[in-house]
Amino acid sequence: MAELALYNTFSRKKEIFTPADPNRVTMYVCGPTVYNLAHIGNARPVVVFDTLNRVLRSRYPNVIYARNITDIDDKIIEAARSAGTDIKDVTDEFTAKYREDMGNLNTLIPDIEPHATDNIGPMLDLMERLLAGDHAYVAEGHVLFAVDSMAEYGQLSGRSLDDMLAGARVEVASYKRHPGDFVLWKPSSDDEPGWESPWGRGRPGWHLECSAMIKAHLGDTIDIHGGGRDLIFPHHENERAQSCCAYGGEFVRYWMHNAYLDMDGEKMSKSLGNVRTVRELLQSYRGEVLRFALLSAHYRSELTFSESLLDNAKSALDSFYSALRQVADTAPEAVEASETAVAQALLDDLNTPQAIAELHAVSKRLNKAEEAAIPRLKGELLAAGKLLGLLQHDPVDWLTSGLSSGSGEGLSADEIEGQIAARAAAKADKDFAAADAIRDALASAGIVLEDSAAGTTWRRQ
RNA sequence: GGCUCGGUGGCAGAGUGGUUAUGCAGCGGAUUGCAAAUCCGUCAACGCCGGUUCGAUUCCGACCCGAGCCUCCA
Repeated sequence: MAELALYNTFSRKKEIFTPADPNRVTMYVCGPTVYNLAHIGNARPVVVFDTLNRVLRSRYPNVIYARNITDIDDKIIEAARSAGTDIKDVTDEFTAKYREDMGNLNTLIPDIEPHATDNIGPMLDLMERLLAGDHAYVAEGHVLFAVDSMAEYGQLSGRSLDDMLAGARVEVASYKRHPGDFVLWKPSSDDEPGWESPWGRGRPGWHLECSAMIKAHLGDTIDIHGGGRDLIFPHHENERAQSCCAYGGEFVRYWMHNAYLDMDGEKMSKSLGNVRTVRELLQSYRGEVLRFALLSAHYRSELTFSESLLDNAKSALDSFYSALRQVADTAPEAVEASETAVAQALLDDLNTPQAIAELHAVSKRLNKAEEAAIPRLKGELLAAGKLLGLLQHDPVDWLTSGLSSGSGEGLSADEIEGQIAARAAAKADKDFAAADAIRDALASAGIVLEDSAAGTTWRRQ
């Protein structure tokens, strides 16, 4: 079997992926803090690691993919306060919407979705160990991690404590022994959510949950830990510090981080008003179009997100589905996804642009294939598409149905078929002016006609 | 200021020490009543300056420009 190469943030190079236990491959990806809707930037790691999950599953018999739900955080508290509702209402609502939105991007459901609030026990255990090992201390109701207790702190993000101090631009709380120390546990006031602990009623700091949940659900060492680039520091650096100091041994074998996407060359930010939620985009584009767009750049490169990117993604998918519609009556041959050129491309650190190029190549061969070659090529296109989480819709449905939202459906299929029949009659009478008038009318309603020897097919633009 | 990563044809976006990425757009052709779709062909790129080399977009150095991180932002 060809080897899978992955870029490891820790070593800063591509490495051949060899799981610690080929019969139990483990991957943990940082999930959402559930206090608002996921935007398209949030969706990038979800789609990227979903694709990696698919590749891993095509190679290993047992893959355990965990993605957490962070349901306790100061931003959630704030969101609930300003909405005048309960925290649970906020987290339930946005957890459900997150699952729905990500499902629409055709992502497989993770094997485990641990919630932070269900794992307070493991967090308390983790802190006890850190305190016992002198890696943490208690100050003014807080439990803090002592960064200078770890010689190699900063190794993942490639920065030294001195570097960090040189650039410090944040006020340091007086109870910290070292300015780089971070909070493991903080006290809660009566109107804030909290749990009893040996250090008083409080709640976890940002990084604690992931270390505790990885330990509780996946074990001491995991194969892959993923997330957005911005998480390298401080989040993953601190997770690593917590886990390594509490449990010793190797924590994560391969660290993977995706780059940002930018909106038409600008950073997506609330102040620029260019934040686009997945939910909003799904009003105008099907989830598979968003997924294709997100995969059209390599995950470690910045992706320029724009309307034209989405339009291109839609055209590409339309052409694949058109190729499949042409051969709808031919049964595909069973093709092993791992034997396709698309799989080869993905094995090289998830080179999705190359994989998409290979998809185009297969589609092109299918378009001009002789009868005997069709089953094999169709099978290849479908199997390769599945590895990318694409092309699994019925081609006719894809090309003729409107958006899933149901809005702007326009003409019904029956009406369109009726017009096509009328046009065929006009053409038979050599009344091309009438035939073209029908075609133009349909075109302005967003319906494209395609004539062939076998008859006329249509699709929505 | 510190650390990190980039600058590829009109646009998006891979890759490589010497030979076409790919897609969209453009141009020419086949096909079509005309189109659309499809197919064939075609144009066009590697920030700037040096260095290494028989040869550099690819390696090295300087410079210019851009992006990200530097305590809760994917």
